[in-house]
This record gives sequence, C-alpha cells and structure tokens, in this order.
Amino acid sequence: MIERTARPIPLKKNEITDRTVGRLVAYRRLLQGLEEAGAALISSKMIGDMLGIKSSQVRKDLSYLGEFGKRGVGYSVPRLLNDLSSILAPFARWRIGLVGLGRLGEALLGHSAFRSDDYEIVAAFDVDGAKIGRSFAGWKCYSMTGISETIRELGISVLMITTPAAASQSAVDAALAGGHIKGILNFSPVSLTVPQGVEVNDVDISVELEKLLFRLKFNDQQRKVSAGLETNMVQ
Amino acid sequence: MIERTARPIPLKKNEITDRTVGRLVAYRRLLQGLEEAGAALISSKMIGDMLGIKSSQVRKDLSYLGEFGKRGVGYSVPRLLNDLSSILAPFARWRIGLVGLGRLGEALLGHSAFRSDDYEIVAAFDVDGAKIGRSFAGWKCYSMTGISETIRELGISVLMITTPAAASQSAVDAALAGGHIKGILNFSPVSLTVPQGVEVNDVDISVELEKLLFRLKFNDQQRKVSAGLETNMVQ
DNA sequence: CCATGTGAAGCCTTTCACAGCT
DNA sequence: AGCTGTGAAAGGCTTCACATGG
Repeated sequence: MIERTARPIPLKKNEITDRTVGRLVAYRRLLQGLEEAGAALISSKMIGDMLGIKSSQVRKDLSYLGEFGKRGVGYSVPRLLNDLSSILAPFARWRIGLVGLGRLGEALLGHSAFRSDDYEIVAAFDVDGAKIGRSFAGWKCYSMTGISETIRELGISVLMITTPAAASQSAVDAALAGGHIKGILNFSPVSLTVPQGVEVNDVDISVELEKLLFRLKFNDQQRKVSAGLETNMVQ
Repeated sequence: MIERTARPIPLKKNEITDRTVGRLVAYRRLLQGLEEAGAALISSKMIGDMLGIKSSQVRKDLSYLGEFGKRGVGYSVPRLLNDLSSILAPFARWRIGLVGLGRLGEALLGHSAFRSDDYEIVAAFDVDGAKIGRSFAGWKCYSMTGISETIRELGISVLMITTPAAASQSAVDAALAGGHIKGILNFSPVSLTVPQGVEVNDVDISVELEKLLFRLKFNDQQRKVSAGLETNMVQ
C-alpha cells in the first residue's frame, strides 16, 4: 500500500461532522477500487450513484476539505484518493486493544476490515485464565488484571469493547485508570460512563437488526392497510 | 421469557423514524433489567440519565406511541416494558439467513445479542464446499447454489450479509431471485443494489472505527493548537 | 456546454418550556 | 410540588439551484 503523509486538517468550517467523515471513508474505499481499475477521472454524480448518495452531498462533503475538483471536468481519481487518505490519516498509527475475547472479539481480530495503515490491533484482553498467555489469530491475550499497565507499556490509546454487557463498565473502568485511553469503540449493548475527554462510539448490532425489522413490520402493515385487509386502529 | 403479543402499530404521527426505533430498543433493554431488579416506577429523567439521553427526548419518543406515563408520577416499569415489547414485536417471528460463514458470520451465529423472541437465525450459507452440510454453533450450512429455493423452503425473509466485499452483490442477487427476501442487514463494506421494496441497513464496522479515530485526531489537533504547539494552516 | 463549489431553502431531529394532570 | 405530553424554537443535515470557471 502507498504511504500517505498525515497533515493537520485544514477545515473550512469549524466542525466536520461524524456523518461526513463516514462518507469520506466510503469515498476513499470506492476510489481505491477505481484507482486499481485504472480510472483517471470521476464526477460527483458517478460517486454518488455508486454509493447511493446525491451528487450534491458528495460535493458538499468534499468542499469542507478544500477544492479538489475541476469545473466542467470532475475529480482526478489518484489526486482525490491521495487527498482523502492524507486527511483521514492519523498523526501516528493508532494502537488498539481489544477487550473481551469472545466470539465477536475473536472475529474482529481476524476481520479483513481491520487491516489498515491508519491503525493496528496490538493486543487482546480477557478474564478467562484459559485464554491468557495464548495467542488468537496471531494476537496475544493479556490478563485484565493490570490492564492499565499493559496499556501503557504497549502504547495503546484506543479500545474495542466486546465484553458481555454485565462486564463492560468495570472492564472500561479498569482500563481507563491510567489515563492513556482516548477513545472506545463499544460493541457491548450498554451505555458506558467514561471520564470527560474520552470519546465513545457505540456499535449496537442487535439495535441495527431491530431497526431493520421494524421498518419491515411497518412496510407489511402499510401494505395490509392499503389493501384493506386490516385496520390501523388503536387496540 | 414472557410472551408478548404483536399488534398493529398505533402511530400518532405518520412516520416513526429509525433513530426513534433505535432508542425504543434501548429503552426496552434497560426496562428488562429494571423489571428483573424489581423496580416499579421510572421517570423519563432516570431513563435518560442511564442512557446518556435528554429526558425530553425520552418523552418525545414515547409520545409517538401513546400515553404511557402518569403526570407527576412517571412510568410503570412492567407496563412500559410490556407496551414497548408489543410495539416492537413482529407479526410473526422473523426467520433470518446468514450469508457468508467467515469469522464474522460465525461470531454472529453464536452472539448473545441474537437471542430474541422477535427473530431467529435459521440457516447459514457459504460457497466453501468444506463448510456446506456441516453445522456451525448449531446451525447448518447450506450451499449458495440454489439459495433462493432454500430460502423459500425455510421461510427466510431477512438476510444478514457477512461475505467478503467482492462476493456480496452476486450473493445478494442470487438470494433475492425468488422474491422472498424483504430486508438485509449488510455487514460487508459495499453499497448493495437491491430491487425496489427491499430494505437494507448497512453496518460498516471499519467506518465506525474510522469515525471514532477522526474525532480523536481532531481532538488532538485542537489541543495542540490551543496550546500553541502547532498551527492550523492549510499546507 | 459540463461539472464543481456554495449560499440559501427545505427538511428532519432535538431541545426548550410550559400547560395539564396526579 | 412533581413529571408527563407537546407545541414551538433551535439546531443540524441534505438538497436545490445557480454562479463560476474550465
């Protein structure tokens, strides 16, 4: 993979939103494929169509970061990819610890989505004595006892939490004790309490499934109501 | 677990948003814990504090579905739990197929978040001949060949996609051929194209991680800038 | 003539603030 | 007095539409 240099984020607005960042990551991924395929130019319309987004949204997102396109022409694929990569690149490669070596944790260790120049998982943690000291998919499992020291020693500043709900808060409390953790990606279905200044991003898989299922239920009902098969009255 | 009856959704507004549904699921989960702990009453303020949400947001969400509380008192925990459960309950238990038995797929099969009265995973699918016919965490793996027939036979109407990016679209095309699939929870990092009427919810784990990391980078930069160690100029 | 970059409009979500009931 | 339910205000995000430049 080509090395890109990190640089300060030259924002035109004071704040760039999470939603925009999510799309920037998607643009980068799309452009990586296009570059490999040898594409030289791309328009905001094409990007939007491939990702299911309006072209104006693509242009707005990119405009927060500078002027990358040529009017009447479009964007240079390699140039835009390079600019997006350097904007998204960290100052130094993030070192991530995974807390909770259950099924999900183990799956994330080996997940292809977690191969990146921007970050690397450097260790896993679990309470299970049978796992401690062993390696999983190439990563060593450390004890939860002394986790904050291990975090300091290994230079970890980000955690992924895949512990069972009941264990998550106490695991986080122990891990944050040393003050080295800056951010948490939380897969456990609880709302974590953390000190001021620590960022948390929740990824709640069962909530995402339920959101989908509710839309489906609502669709079904609409279909039935409009077909006159059922009424929509309060019971 | 107590059986709750599904009922038509008696909406006060014409449309209930995804965001609200996500929070309703979180409220239900919280109330399950509270009920087990024997709590009888709860206020919107308490719910909000426990989930990191404003009390007005909690009341607004609940108000879309009816009037469940008593002014001056709060909400009855068992009553609210029951109402939320019946609102979220499907007409019939959703039958889900998992497509792609890699690490992530296998982790989801056994994931505790996927034990629910609302849905059940009934089968897994993969292209790997070594996996087909075998059982994984109790679920049988079927071939991708003939997937649309298997979907019909097993009464599957929802898919979870955990295939590698390059395989996802063709797997989805094959699976949707019979017209039985109504919704897809897509874990693969691609934007899927589906026929009109099929709902897709994307869960992009690496995007979620990158969103967190970008916030951290931005925080770092802000700290440096305000400490006068670095400027924020465009390169 | 084509596609970007961007104010302004439109839409959606959250928060406020208070009337209304217990 | 306390807490819900809810219009209205505020805030945030997306889309429009067009001036701008190639």
